[in-house]
Amino acid sequence: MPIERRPLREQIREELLSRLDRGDFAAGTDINEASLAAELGVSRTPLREALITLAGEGVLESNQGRGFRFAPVSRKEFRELCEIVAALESLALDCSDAAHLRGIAPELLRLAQEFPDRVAEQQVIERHDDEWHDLLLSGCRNERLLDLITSVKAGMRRYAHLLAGDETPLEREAAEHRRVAELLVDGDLAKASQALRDNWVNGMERMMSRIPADG
Amino acid sequence: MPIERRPLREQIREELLSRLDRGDFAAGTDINEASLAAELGVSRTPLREALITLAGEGVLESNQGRGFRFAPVSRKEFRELCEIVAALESLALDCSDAAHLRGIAPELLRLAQEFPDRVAEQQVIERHDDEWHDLLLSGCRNERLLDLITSVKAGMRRYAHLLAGDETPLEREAAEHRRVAELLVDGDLAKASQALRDNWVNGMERMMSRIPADG
DNA sequence: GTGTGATATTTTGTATGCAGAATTCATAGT
DNA sequence: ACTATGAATTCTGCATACAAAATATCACAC
Repeated sequence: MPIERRPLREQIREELLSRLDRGDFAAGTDINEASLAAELGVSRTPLREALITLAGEGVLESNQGRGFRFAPVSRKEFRELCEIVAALESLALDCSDAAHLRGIAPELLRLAQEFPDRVAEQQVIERHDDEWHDLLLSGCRNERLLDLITSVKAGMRRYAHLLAGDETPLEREAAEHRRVAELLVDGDLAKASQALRDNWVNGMERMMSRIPADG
Repeated sequence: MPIERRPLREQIREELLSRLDRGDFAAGTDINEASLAAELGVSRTPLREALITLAGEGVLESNQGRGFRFAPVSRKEFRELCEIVAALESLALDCSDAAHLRGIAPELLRLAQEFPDRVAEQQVIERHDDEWHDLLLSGCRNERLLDLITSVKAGMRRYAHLLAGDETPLEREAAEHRRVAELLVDGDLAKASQALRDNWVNGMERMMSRIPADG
């Protein structure tokens, strides 16, 4: 088996993102490079490289002389991010191979149907949701677009843990996923694309009340 | 006057991008960190930070142990980037304040009309084009989207110098800008948005022949 | 008690140092 | 001549060191 050989900065980035998913970091808090580097068991250099990458993705902010901090959350920004991802995923669907979409449509439907059945912890649900979207876009031939979507979604991870606790939205999320899948089974790409956009817009509305009001 | 105080990595990033516009770097060539740092008069640390940022924007590629290199150009990638920017700018227009758009429409028209008059060097033309698009999107209330557009366009700068030499495309570009501006003067946002998308698609087609065929 | 200014401490931003991987070059064998 | 092998070199990736900026501490005047 090929042993793992990739830059520390990437591993650090992923570790920080997964901690963000777990809600370990409060939005708006400063990062102390020395202590975080010590905690991760690495030096400040690759840590700073990871922080710079995350800042480029909008997860962090940087101020001259003041270092990095987790970007504060706001309803305005969340709305903006949802609008962007809705447009990008919709475009990705339009760029996808129609035959491939028909092929995966049943699997998408199956995944959407078993969605709310499992009473699982938050992180499992989120992973499930991500997998559904990943599979949906797996036929997109625009590689740059897929990278961009991944990057923008990283910026949304700050909002993930705010969803914890309430199950109601998930049922509607699953219903919307079913709707998209059914349209793909029918081969109606245009309507599926529209349903996907609606899914993001509705998901955004559902989240709004959970985000602290903008300052 | 406020003296300039911002991280070296940002200044380095901009310097590298402007050199890229001038065609100083051939696509696909490796970067030697030590010599480039010496040439810029900085150490490798902030240079590497800039390189990592640029890699995140798709300007550079990085391979473990092999450092950074300018990402090779390809028709496929250029098409992908144009599709993305077309969707993003179109979305930005949809997010814009209608009143503001009506306000700037005459200025956009004026700029588009004087476009091909000046027989100027390539870089002036490009700046002019960028300014037009910037003004067009100046009323967009989605700040994250504007940042994202800037970032994606940075990734397109590798293709800028390929445009040099031929003036024919510019006339058509100007005509399409006029079309967008006229539709905005009329207040027909939907059609303007569509015309903007068409502008990117057509611009893409015009560039295609100038990009080496994909390997 | 509050504000102000000098000083000490912390923390970032940048430079330098070092180990190991990748590449190059030379040499030997066929 | 061509390939293979190994030493020498170059370069990256990461760690450490240092200087300057920012922040905290404290004394003191009001």
